Amino acid sequence: MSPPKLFCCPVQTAVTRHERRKEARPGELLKAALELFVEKGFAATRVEEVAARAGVSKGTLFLYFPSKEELFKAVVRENITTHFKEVNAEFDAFEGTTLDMIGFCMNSWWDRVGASRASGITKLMMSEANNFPEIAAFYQQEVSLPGQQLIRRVLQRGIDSGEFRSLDMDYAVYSIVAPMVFLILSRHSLGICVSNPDALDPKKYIASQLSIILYGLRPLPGDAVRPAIEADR
Amino acid sequence: MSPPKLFCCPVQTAVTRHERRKEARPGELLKAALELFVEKGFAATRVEEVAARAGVSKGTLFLYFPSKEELFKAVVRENITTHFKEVNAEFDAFEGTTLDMIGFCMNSWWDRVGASRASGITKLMMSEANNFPEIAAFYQQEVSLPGQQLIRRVLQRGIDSGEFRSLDMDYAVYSIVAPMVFLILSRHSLGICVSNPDALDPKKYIASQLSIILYGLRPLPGDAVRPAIEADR
Amino acid sequence: MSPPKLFCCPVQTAVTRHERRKEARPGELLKAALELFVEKGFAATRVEEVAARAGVSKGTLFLYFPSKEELFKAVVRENITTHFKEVNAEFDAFEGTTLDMIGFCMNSWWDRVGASRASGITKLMMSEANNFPEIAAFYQQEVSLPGQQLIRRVLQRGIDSGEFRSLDMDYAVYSIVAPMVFLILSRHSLGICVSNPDALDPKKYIASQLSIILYGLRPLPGDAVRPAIEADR
Amino acid sequence: MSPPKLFCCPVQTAVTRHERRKEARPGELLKAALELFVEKGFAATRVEEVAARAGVSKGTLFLYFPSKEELFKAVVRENITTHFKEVNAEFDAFEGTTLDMIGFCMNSWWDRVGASRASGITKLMMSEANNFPEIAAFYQQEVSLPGQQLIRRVLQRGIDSGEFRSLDMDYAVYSIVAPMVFLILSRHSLGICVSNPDALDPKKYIASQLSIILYGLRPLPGDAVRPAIEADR
DNA sequence: GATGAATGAGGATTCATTCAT
DNA sequence: CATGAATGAATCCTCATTCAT
Repeated sequence: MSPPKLFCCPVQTAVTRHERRKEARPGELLKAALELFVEKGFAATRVEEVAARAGVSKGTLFLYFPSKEELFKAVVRENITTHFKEVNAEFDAFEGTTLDMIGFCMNSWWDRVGASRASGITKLMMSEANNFPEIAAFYQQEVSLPGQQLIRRVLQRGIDSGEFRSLDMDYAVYSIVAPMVFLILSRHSLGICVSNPDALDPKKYIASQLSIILYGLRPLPGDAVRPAIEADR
Repeated sequence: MSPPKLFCCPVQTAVTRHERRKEARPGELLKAALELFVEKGFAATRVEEVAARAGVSKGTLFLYFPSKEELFKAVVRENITTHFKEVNAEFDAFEGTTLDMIGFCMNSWWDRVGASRASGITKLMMSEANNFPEIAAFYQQEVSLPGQQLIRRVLQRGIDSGEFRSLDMDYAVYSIVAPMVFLILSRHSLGICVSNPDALDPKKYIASQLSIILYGLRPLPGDAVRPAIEADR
Repeated sequence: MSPPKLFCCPVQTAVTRHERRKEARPGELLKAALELFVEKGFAATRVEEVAARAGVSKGTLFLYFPSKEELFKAVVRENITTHFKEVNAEFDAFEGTTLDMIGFCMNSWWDRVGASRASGITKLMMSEANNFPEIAAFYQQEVSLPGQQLIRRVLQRGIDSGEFRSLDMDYAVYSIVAPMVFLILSRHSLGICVSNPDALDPKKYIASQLSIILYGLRPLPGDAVRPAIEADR
Repeated sequence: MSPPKLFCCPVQTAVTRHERRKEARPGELLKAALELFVEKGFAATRVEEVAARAGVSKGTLFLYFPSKEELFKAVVRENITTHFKEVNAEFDAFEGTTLDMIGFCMNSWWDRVGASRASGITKLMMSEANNFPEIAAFYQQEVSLPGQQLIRRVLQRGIDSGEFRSLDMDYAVYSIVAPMVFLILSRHSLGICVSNPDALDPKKYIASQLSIILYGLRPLPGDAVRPAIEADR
């Protein structure tokens, strides 16, 4: 029941010398830029606003970022949290049920990424992908693809263990991805698709989605192998 | 004495080319604007581009819409309330199982809305909601809320008929909404969260999601037994 | 005491064939244009407004006037009322005192010109002279100069008759011109130099100015010739 | 240790060139704007012209004035209340005859206001009053009204001292105001009402007007005898 | 390094003018 | 003749970017 080793290693200290130089750049600027880009979009955000929110002058911003576009790219890079290597590694060592694993992963992901400021990147990508194809490709390579591959492995593990039925993996991944993306967007777009966004409790939302998805992923009644989940009880 | 039969036949088409064009203008402009706003965002779209795509000059656009912002609002209004009435009406007349109904609804919705140009509005709202709070509120009232109420009715129907188990409706609706929103966004944002967007077949996606969700919504076996994931951690 | 022959001849019928053709042009347009130009200035007046006020379409205006600038010139030409030839002619035949003549002239001028719509031309010239040098020169040649020459003759008549003292004519003319120009402007510029423009009664204003000017023009007490005005009483 | 006396002397002038320019900007812009607005009118003046005449770029103008309209208002405000206090103060301290006083006032006013750039404001008001009602009302309150009240006081002083006869003050003020307004306008509108504006010597003009007005304001000889022109016609 | 004044290319909007009907 | 839809040059204004201090 206690949170296992997953996500446990010191991710913050894994920065290269190059990364550290970036961090020496006023993180306030990147933080302010992320907030404003997420809130208003790239084009509608003025660099002066970013500078002001970071507490520096407009000129200073250009001392650290050669252009608004580079600032945008830096924001994306800075906030793309790619735990995937470590997660993958530790995933192999995980020893609980896949059901537990998925539940823990989603909640943990929410606490570390979804609820954080960095989750705005997803909304940002959604909005600006067409204007920044390179960045979009980068995001897809660094985030979407590894994320989906991880989910695939998790689902495959469940299938192999008999917890889940056989699935067309190319589509099944989205049953995990879609709810999480939706949760993030509901947070960053004034909940345009949510009747009362403030009333939506992320933890309850996750629990609800899990209860449906995981139950829905189980082997069908007529299948040869009975799902482990029922055997456990 | 007056020139007879010769021009008499198609009375309705007796409008001049001038007039016919005038009537077509707003629609052409709204179509072009929707495309560009969805593609590039509101701020990054130049009115001149919209006009050019509609085949008219900059000035002509302002003949029909007093400002870029009003054009945006008109785009949203134009595409917002298009298909809802039909879906609601069909729902009341539907006589099959709720499982069938949901499948029918999702596929029908995709054909009518999701695959159409109008689905761009959802992406637009996601991106620009913060810049157009009034429009966002309007969208929520006119689209999100009715849509969710429809889904609630469907789910309730399934619960009443014993097809589904008892659910916290405030969260269960999203198990339907999230996949559909995700599908739309994957179409309009270069599939930023989808590894290979062109390979994603909407109908297969819907089928996959349905197979999981609908199975996951069923009553729990034994009635009293509940999966661990719903238990408090 | 009854108004003499002055201004009596049928001025209206003295139009040439060319003038008549101009008059055939919608006088409504010229009337509307004068009003709007005077009210808002040339640049701030839109041709569409002029057309609308004249009850025609924008295109029709250009049927009669090749450009906005030509419309302006036509407005000025149309409203420059040059009675000067006749006035000069009849002036020679006038047989009353010069004091009577000036008083009658100013009141008559007010009734015929100052109070009419045409007086707006003076304000228009004041405002737009720098933007329309040719028109300004035209106005000066056709209106200012003849007007001043007439006033000079009148003043000279008064000097010759002993009613007025000897004057530097180059400056004395303005004692007549200035009050009249001021009266017109107070009417057309929201009385910017008048505390309560509505309370200013033109006839009382003229009487007041006359009482001061005419009295002030008399020969000085020590002069050899005593003024006729006192001899008459 | 710190570099001593060398740059110590002119402490106030220790402002950088940058800062000194910044402080000068608004004044330079207002000067250029006044000139151009007076010359061409508000609408016909382009902000770029104003900026160019002030020796800066378009963008710089908007650094100091949020809009062309606010620039206009600032121009008026800047030039409106400049000289009135002085004139009022001097008036209270004056000890000669009222005749002398009026002569002194008019000449002094001409030197301080009429001949200065600020006199353009009067022409500007005349031309643009209808387009800027608030400004016009402000001008009337701050300039016209105080100016007329001052003239009333002077005239009343002359009546009380027996230098002038009894007058209807509401109209008599204009015998002073009209010539001065006319003089200003002759300067700023290419002397549209003046045959040869360059030949008009302001001081001679003032002397001429004074000689007529002041003589005309004197008590009537015999006290009971009044000129015919005041009698009802 | 930091600042903020200055710049000017870019984009929204207006409106005189044209022209097909 | 009259209309009014269409045009695009002209103009206000914004804001990313530069650079002297």
